[in-house]
Amino acid sequence: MQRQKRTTIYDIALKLNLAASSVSRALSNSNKVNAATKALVLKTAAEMNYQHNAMASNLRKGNNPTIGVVVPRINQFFFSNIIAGIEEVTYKKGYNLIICQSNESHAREVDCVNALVNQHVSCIIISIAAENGPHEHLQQVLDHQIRLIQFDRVVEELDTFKVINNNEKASYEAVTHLIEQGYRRIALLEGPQQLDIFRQRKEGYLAALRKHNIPVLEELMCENAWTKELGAAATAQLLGLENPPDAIFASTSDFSALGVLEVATNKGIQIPKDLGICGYSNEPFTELTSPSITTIDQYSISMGKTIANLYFQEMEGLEFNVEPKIVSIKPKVIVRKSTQRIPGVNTTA
Amino acid sequence: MQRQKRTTIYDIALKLNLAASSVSRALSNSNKVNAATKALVLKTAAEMNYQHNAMASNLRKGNNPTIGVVVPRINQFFFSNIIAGIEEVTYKKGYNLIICQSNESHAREVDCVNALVNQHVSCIIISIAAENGPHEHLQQVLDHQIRLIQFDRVVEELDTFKVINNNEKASYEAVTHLIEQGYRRIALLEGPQQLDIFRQRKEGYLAALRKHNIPVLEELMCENAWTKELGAAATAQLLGLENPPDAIFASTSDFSALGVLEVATNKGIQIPKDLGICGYSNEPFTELTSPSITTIDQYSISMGKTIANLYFQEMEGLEFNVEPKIVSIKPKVIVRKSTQRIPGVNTTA
DNA sequence: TTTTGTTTTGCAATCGATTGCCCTATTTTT
DNA sequence: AAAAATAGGGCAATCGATTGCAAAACAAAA
Repeated sequence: MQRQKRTTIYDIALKLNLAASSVSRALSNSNKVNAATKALVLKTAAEMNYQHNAMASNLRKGNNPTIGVVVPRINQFFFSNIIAGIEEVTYKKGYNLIICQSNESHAREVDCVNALVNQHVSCIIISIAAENGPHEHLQQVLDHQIRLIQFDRVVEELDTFKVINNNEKASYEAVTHLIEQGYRRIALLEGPQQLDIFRQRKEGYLAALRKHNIPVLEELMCENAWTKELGAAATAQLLGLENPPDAIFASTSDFSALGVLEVATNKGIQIPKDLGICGYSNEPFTELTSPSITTIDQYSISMGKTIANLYFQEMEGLEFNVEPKIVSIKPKVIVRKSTQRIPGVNTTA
Repeated sequence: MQRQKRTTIYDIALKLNLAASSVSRALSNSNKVNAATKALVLKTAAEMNYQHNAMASNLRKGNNPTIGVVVPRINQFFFSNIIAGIEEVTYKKGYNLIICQSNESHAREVDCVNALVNQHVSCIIISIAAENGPHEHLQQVLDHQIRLIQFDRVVEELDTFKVINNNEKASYEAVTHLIEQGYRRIALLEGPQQLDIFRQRKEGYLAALRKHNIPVLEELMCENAWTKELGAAATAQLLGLENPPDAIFASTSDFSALGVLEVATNKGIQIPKDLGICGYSNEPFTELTSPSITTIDQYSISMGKTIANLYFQEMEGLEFNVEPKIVSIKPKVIVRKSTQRIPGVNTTA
């Protein structure tokens, strides 16, 4: 199996009757080595099929140009876009990316974070799992001098970089748009309230209603309706009310909005005439449904880039804290057919 | 900045007046160490906030429990599912996953592969970029005793594990389904023919036509129609023919099929009555369009799991070659409204 | 009590690359 | 021609964990 050991700088040194240190310098293009020697080493290295050993190098240099990313689910459009954005930047800097998914499980998130700390990565980028749990593992990261950047779903009390969407504002604008379209009984599908992002979205909803003097009705707010199925169930319930809503804001996700759409369509309800629907995330499918779904775009790829750049800025800049620690990206309401009942009126700039 | 260096086994050894080797043994739960000592070391390690240094350990042990994955695009549904599937398996085995995207560029693919070789990963899993180029970098991987698993888009001539879809068969079945639905002038949107998968899909198309004695017409085959835009352009051209097709098989992707759908719908063509449309990949949106699009599911998550398991099987099994080297997964035709003009007839088992 | 056997622990080399320091040539300066 | 500067290269320690071998400590058997 193990036919031949890998070539090391010692092998090259031996062959060329040089010291390993010179080989090392030649390979790293140091100017303390004669140009001719350098060329010779490079040529020989290629011939001998030499490959730099990053483990040894990183160990000696005491740093590992690798960034760890922990997300709830790799194959969710939002997260895979974030990762793609991050990769775009780290690739150019010659950094590696280690990816883990928590599957929304707190225990697994802890595992992943610990594995990354063991790897001595330079930075950990995380969006926390929905499942509740203590945050010691994140504190650990900081204790080990590893940069920590939180995004989207963040732990407020930890003093780290945070890249988030201005959920409240986005939510506020979406609901305002609904109001401008003449909707008055606007229901809210909420996500798990232990996650900031969902609390913020609720805040935005409430603020918009208050601002326009529309009463806030408990019966129109449904907790934990954040999958297609739960969204459908909540919709069935809402539409069965004595006084059903005339619009539903699925603040949790577009999947949830999809559930709403299906239930409403099956009941023969006209959209957007009798019911307005607004989702969240701008999943690709939202422009393909009939009618297409109004939603909120989070600029996920560019958000990923922003996150990665934040790390490199701090690295390359003066050694002290870059301010501000929180980058808030304002998402954009994408108005589509599912809420446009007054042609021509369009709240987005 | 660098407040304190990280705790090492030497620090622990010093504190407990032990040898580093004993600490190492205690931490790795070796049975050559007294239970009491072991407990003491573990306790002290925790107190001192010790974290195992994977770089040093891997260097010494000469192996790196990490798998590298190179895909064209991380944020494509098929690939992000593959990755999710792989991660599911590797996580359980305590392996790390390094992810790279080639962005369909050959040069970048070479870069990524080299970086992974430098990291001395145990295995590289790759689906090659569409852009053409030599395969020395992959040969290199093998020369360095690193396992190589190719999937989906593979280089035939390299003797590695390959996990592929039976594209020809799937394509054959899809076209057969179209024929059974009464379509006779079936157009084909092809992908870049330097990639096997697209050649195979074309083969399946041709085989199905021949089998049913349907003439193969050059004018109905469009090269390089593998994005939504290119699919739309090809469709515009096809529908402008004197004798236009009555079905279009977008063998390249569902995005391409989406382009077909849009152009056809805009022209007021009835689907599936006047034009059948079939895509490839079972992207989530295909069931949401109107009409929903018939497509081919590739079992991407389970494919990812298969790939990862292949590596571990070989690792854990007897040291010699596991046969067969090629795993072929038969995709499934998902019949939806875009091709169902004869209710009740349904080719899929 | 002596011998043999078994645990438990320590010593020191090792993995491969990097780097501070020192030593020769060679070149430049005066 | 002597002194100073510079280029080129070697020596050896280092990063942190692992492991074969040897030593010491203790228990069991003769």
